[in-house]
Amino acid sequence: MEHTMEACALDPALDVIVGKWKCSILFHLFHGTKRFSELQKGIPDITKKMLTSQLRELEEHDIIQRVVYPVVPPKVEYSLTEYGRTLEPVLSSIHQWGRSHAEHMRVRRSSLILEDTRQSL
Amino acid sequence: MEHTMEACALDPALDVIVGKWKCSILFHLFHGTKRFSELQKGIPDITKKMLTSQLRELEEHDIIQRVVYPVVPPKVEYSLTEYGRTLEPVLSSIHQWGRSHAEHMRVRRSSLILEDTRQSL
DNA sequence: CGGGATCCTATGCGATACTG
DNA sequence: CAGTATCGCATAGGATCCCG
Repeated sequence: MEHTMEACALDPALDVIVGKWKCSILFHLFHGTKRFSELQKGIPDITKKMLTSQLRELEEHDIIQRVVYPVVPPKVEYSLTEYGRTLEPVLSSIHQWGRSHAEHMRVRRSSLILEDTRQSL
Repeated sequence: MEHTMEACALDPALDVIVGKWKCSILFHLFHGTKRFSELQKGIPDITKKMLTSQLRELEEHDIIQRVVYPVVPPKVEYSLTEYGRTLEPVLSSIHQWGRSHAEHMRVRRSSLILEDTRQSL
């Protein structure tokens, strides 16, 4: 870390994955190519506008590919780029820490409540 | 990834490290205990308000410790908790990907510009 | 079906001033 | 020194409607 991490060289990477729905989208695309409507179904609370904008941002960063089939009705498929797959170990690392963190905070809250209880007795 | 990453279990972890100044603060604290004013000097553009609020959030997540010395003038020291240090491999992973991503996008932009130039000839 | 355009709200963040 | 309080702006994100 000493030598590798400058003042905030994290930001460029975080830009790529931060966004209210980006990791949900990535989660689905890691499981294979999906149509716009499939993503909508998989992420029920997202609006078309947000789905579109988040997909565009991921596309700009070369994480995903957008393929338009010139048919009617329109058909658009999204998939990870080969480069996008290099994100997997990073996301996996974040994800695993997040899981243990949730547990850590759960345990911590319990013990803090216990302390409070003891003090109020 | 298949088995480990749910819809968006990334968010709890991202909450911890996302924030305009958090990674800068963490960067400094990974190098050792720092006083409030030292952090301010190390991060010239941050305001007291933001420094305070970001430190408070990191503290709530048990990433950093705040130690107040009852002296005058006041002295407050911030340091990573032992638990906070478990973030290091994660941050390092994000950071490294971010560096290579910056390079990837630089190269990509060059080649896109080349294509444009060719088309306009 | 896969968007775009418009309008609106909520939050993050900054600037400034005050305080024990 | 290490904060807090107040104000205000900019951006992220949501709701709704329209379109080829």
